[in-house]
Amino acid sequence: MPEQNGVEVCEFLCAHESVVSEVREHMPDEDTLFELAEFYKVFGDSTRIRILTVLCRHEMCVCDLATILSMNQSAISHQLRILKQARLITSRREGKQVFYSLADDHVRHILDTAIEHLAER
Amino acid sequence: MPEQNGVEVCEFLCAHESVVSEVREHMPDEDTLFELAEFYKVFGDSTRIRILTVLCRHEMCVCDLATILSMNQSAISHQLRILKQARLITSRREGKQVFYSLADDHVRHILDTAIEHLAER
DNA sequence: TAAACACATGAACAATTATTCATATGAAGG
DNA sequence: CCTTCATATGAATAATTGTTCATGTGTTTA
Repeated sequence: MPEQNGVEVCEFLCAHESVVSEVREHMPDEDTLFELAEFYKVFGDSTRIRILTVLCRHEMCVCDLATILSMNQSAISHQLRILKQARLITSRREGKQVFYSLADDHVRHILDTAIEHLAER
Repeated sequence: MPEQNGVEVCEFLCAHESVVSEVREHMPDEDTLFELAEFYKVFGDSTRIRILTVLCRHEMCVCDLATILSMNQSAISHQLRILKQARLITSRREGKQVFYSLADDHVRHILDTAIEHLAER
């Protein structure tokens, strides 16, 4: 079997060379695609989706989020950190409490687009 | 400590009751949010993102995808199955080969939206 | 119909990740 | 200051998931 980067590939009878090389030239670089996947990964968890859905309506302190989602405070805090690192949310402190809210309307738009897509099957 | 569904929650001094109940009433049902997360999860893997990126340009047989992405055929097939179950791609058989392509332009749009978002930091 | 080929798939394994538990930080009030 | 409360975080655990390996299915061709 022919190999490529140590990985077995099919006989190149199967490889449509012109298409393959054309696509290879136009591929975005690996880093961009990796970032893209990492970005989506943040949305790919129902706890985080639920948090974002709540924040779509109101800014919210950690404790209230925990109450609404019936989860313990620690779990919420961990997920908030991930959302914040991804710049999807921001926070402001008010005394002992920290209020979280959506970073911008882009996030709303991204959620809406997906909801539409699902609605259309 | 007060409890709710067996999970510890903060004293309700902290819970802003009117906001909490208002948000609770307007939450989409759990199933919808779960589906939404599952949907994003499909995009949240760089192999699948790379496959989709390739299919954005050309329909492609499994073997060529494996060649382009320098991965073995089995790994590609597994990921194609996930993409197909999520209705992001479709396939047609031509003799021994199976050609995969994007299910619709919605997928392109979803990818583009995220790329834009990342570009804006 | 037997062999070769492209692809699919189940099981095992490896890696990633969400949640919990215990504890730390940081602000407010006594 | 010392305590209390809201939140953050490190480590351990449990669950999920991507890749590999071996093999199965379906199609063409000799």
